[in-house]
Amino acid sequence: MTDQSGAGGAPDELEVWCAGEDWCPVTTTASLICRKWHPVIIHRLLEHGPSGFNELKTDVDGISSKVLSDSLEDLEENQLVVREILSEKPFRVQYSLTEQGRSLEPVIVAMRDWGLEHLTDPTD
Amino acid sequence: MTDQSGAGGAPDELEVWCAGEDWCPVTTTASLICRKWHPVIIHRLLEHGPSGFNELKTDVDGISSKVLSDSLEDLEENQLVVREILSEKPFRVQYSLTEQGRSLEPVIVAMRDWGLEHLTDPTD
DNA sequence: CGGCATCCACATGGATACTG
DNA sequence: CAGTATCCATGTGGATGCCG
Repeated sequence: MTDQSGAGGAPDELEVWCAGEDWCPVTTTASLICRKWHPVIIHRLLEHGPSGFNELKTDVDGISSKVLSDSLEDLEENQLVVREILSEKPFRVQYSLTEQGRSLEPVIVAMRDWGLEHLTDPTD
Repeated sequence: MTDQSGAGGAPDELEVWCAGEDWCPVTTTASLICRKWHPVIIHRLLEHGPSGFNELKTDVDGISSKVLSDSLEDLEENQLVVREILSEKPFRVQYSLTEQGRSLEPVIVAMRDWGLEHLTDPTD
């Protein structure tokens, strides 16, 4: 990783490596995972491991076939998810995270933890 | 925080506290910050501290007045950002993060770090 | 089981212009 | 400086039904 901002440090503190630059890692990351169901889908794949379509649909809970299909396609295009055909006869596929996708775990966990600490379950 | 899933552990590991439940912290957190410019706005406020409207607009870089205005309004409604009027004569306002908003730092940092590690600056 | 086809509604974002 | 007012294009999601 080239250090173009000249800050010279590890990327774990907030610095001005973004404002005024053409490229921003926050923006770009957001463009990949900030869609209604994306974080949840990734979370479920982290949690359950490889899943079939309807399995995932059940786990995500509340998503329609179309939207799940669209979302998975988008995640696949961005190489966060891979789709594999397990069998043709009883038609079965399997969705799983790529290395890239799995590496998002800290982000998803951060979101989850924040939610657990700062939001309340309305059904409580 | 009640532990309804019965896992009994700290919330820093992935567990099945979500699938099948009515409420999901990932989904809820996502609904607050997953919009095109929200993560960047929060990031800029973390980085620069309290900012004026045009200051923020410059820092975010690429956003239109309308969208920035809309986004800030949304963040305000969700109590992540506060707007204060500094002066009327030369009209000045100041946007800053609430405690809630500041507490999102781990999430934003996680997104930033992921972007730095896994994405490439197209202008390189 | 694992979708796709359709159609629709609304959310979101963008460009431009104008104002107190 | 800090927005608002329009208007418009597209994104995104949702419901329903059908298919191999």
